[in-house]
Amino acid sequence: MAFGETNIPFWEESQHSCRVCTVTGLRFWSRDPSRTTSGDTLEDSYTFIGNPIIEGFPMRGKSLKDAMRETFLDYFEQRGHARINPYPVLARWRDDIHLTIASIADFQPHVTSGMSPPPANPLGISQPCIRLTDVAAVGRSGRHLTTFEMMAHHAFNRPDDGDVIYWIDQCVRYCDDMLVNTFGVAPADITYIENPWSGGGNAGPALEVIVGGLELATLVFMNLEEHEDGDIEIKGLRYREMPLQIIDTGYGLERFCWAAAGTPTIYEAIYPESVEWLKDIAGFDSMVVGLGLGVDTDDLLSELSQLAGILNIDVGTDVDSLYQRLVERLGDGGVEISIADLNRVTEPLSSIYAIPDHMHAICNMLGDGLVPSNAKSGYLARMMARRVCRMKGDLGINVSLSELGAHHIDNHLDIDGFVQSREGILTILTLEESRYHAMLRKGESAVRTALRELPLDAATVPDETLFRLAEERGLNPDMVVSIASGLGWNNLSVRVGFAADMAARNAERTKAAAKVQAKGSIFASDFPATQQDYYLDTSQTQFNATVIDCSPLSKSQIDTLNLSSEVSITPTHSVVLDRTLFYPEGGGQLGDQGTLGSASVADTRIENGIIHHLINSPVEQGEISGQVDWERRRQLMDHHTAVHLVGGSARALLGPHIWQAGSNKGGRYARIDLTHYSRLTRDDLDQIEDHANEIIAENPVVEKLVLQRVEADVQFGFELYQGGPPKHSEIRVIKIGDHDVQACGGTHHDNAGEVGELRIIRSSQVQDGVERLQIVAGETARQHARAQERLLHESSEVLGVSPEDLPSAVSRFFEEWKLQQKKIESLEAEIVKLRTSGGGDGAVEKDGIRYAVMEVAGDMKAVMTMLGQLTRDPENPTLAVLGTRDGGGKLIVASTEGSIVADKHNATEILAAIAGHIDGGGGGRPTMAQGGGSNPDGIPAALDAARDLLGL
RNA sequence: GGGCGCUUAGCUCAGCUUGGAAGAGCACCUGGUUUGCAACCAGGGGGCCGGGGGUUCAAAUCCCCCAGCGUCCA
Repeated sequence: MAFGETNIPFWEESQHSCRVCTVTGLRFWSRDPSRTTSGDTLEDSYTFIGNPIIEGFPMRGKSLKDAMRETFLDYFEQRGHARINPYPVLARWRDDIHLTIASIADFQPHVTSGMSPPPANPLGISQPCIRLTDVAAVGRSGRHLTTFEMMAHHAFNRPDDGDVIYWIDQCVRYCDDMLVNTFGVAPADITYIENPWSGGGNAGPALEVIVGGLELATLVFMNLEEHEDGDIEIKGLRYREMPLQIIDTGYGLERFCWAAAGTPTIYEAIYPESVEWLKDIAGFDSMVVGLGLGVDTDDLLSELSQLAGILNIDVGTDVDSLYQRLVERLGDGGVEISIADLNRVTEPLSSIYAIPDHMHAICNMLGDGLVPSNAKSGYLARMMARRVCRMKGDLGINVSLSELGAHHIDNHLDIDGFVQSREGILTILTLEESRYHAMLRKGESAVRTALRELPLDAATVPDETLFRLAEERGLNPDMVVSIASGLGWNNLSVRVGFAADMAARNAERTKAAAKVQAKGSIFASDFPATQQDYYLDTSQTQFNATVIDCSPLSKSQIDTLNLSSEVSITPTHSVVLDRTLFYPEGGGQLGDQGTLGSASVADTRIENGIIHHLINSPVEQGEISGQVDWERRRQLMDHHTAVHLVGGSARALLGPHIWQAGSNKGGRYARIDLTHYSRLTRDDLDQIEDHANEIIAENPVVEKLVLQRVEADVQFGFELYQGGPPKHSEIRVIKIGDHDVQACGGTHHDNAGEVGELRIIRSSQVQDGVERLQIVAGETARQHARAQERLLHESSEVLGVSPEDLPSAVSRFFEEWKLQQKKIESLEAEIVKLRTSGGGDGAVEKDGIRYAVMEVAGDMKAVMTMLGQLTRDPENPTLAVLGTRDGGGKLIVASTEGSIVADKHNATEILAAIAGHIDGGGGGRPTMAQGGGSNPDGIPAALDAARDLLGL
């Protein structure tokens, strides 16, 4: 049997026979003997439009989804599958993807790798997923969505241990039975296509379940892993059987809904209220009537959606030729329409369909506590919000993004299931819309600048200009043309095929940038993992241990270590012990310092469970005693516990979208980066600080729990992973009363009160949507206060005022200083006037030209002012040669532009001839040259040389 | 994670290609002319040209590093 074939008893029992699709060449199983195609080809159009193939679901929209989901989960619950609550759409537990793209993603990588057990086995779930890969097709194809729920039943088998829940045969029986007996699908309408799956290092046989031309589900039997010695080859890679064999199914909830509703598109089945509302406020129906098409709109739409499969619009698709084909096919179906008219119907319609889908994605992301940003996952939400803003602009509808959000939440979501509030989501949407308008405003001036050279009657914009505007400013070509027409370029249009070229250009760039370099290990050692005694009692500082290894550090290792500025001695050796009390850098907490035998420990690091003590002199093998610098450790613990307190306080006061985006705890200060949608004021910081200090005063116990991952997830949820995705099956949880709980490997006090006091000393924005707070706690808080007082004291002493009067005194002095600067400048200008007006000491009149050769006291600015006075008056043609001893000596030669002097003398030549006297050079234009040197005392000689040259 | 661009007056932005006197519009102040919806005329104040290094006689301008902002792609 070839890989990917599924020869199971069920096929024969249920009268399925295997054939090969005449279009795709794939093997498929069907009960219908007359079937020649697999059902999922360009020749198979949808059979359920207006003719539902799933029975018993007369409702639409959210209640349809709720009923469909419940039916599915109930079916599997009754067959021994535990019902699991859905995970967030933001994959916080993973660092390889931002969004949850499939139900199996909930269990990757910890369960699928075998590290952790699944939360239940077998299990059923309906997981909201977001995939942005086909975002361009949403609204156009009639079936694409960015946001969908993947209903699934999963089973995790360990055949080697005799632990098998079920495999291919039983899986297909469940699927078939449910479709036929629960959803009422006609048995002959179902086909199962064999299409093996591989990706992400795993592979296995798979069946696509097609009903009525629609792929309703995929059943994947993941039993292979990539391995160089594997005996199965798929797409050039070798695989072998793996100990964990996984039933990975995916049933498209929305597709079930569509098949049950039989509406022209999937959007009308799941978002009918939104589609109707948007059509209404956009005046869609009257617009279509106004076109006078002579065809019934519903006929057109239903015909369109059945053909929409050929509208597989991807980035860079040649849309024009697609439309040509579509119009031909519509003609075959008896609907005559021109391409232009078809466009005028489908363009607004695709926006009306896409908006509710996009809002669903946005509300789900924001609901999970995401803050939009210009980078990472926050950007995904921003991009979606901008697409909606653009589409609603194109539709010309007069509702805000926040109103769209409110409508969507009220019609399509259970807001109680989210961490973020309805109000919070709407606030963020309002902010995002204003940012979108800011981008457009900036875009307008960008377009004006970019097109400045282009004649107003030009017909096309140069490709390069369009590329740049799209990549740098986010203005797609259509937007550029529309902005330009508002600025006076009325004949512009986008060249045919430009979109495809832009996509190709992007693909090329992505490909070119694809080379990734894995972060290699620094120590690359192979010792047993070090016993981490610092967790047992965080106040212990003295211990004995056995030296396992002491190796010198190479220069490249030290460079790669990227030592903190708090490391004051340069390490020369790395020591590995069997056990240690030294905490290695991790979770943002810097490594411990102290002594090992006679050597000083500069820093402590961990790699693959092996702790490396970086010391400044070699130590002998054998027994050794270690001493952790307690002052520093205590300070690190003050800071670390304080960071948790501040994070918890910020979340309590500002909302659930506050998420730790990074943190750092050193001996001098600590900092925490928090996601938030606007800047924090000093008032916000004071409130957070007060809140945190109140917790310290209450002195709750800091619990340190070690839990199995599944247990921790259930007990505390995903807020645990503030510090990043967990790497182990056992999780250390730090819980400060009811105030804050998170997975953390750092050292903490046993009671919050031991922190003493904390202060938030400043905040700064490190990225859009991310605010960094600097914190001092315990001893550093006291030191900070003392340092502040000293600054105030010293400053006020200089001015001879009391610290209370410092602000007013400083501003008074500053104002006076500025006034005096002005006065000096104007007096200097006055001097210049006096020296130049009457001919001055250096001015000579000759042949109708005034020659002013003189040394000037003052800086460049004063000299320039003087120069202006001398040469700017066309009535008084002047050649000025000015020198100053300022800054190593400067010389300027200039003549009155447009006068006889300019014809007679070349400033550059004069300058070049005299600059040698100050050991310098220079240059400029024929009417204005300047230079400098390193011999200020040569100025008089240089000026004399100029007089000689000019014959004065 | 990667690419590209941007950072100049209170605001919106030119200037950078090719180094050589810091600019415009709006806002602000003074005077005049006016008092009808973005009034007009004349004059004026206001700049660490994001930060740090380098090249150069000379850097807003060229090179390197950092930060922030923006945008696109994963």
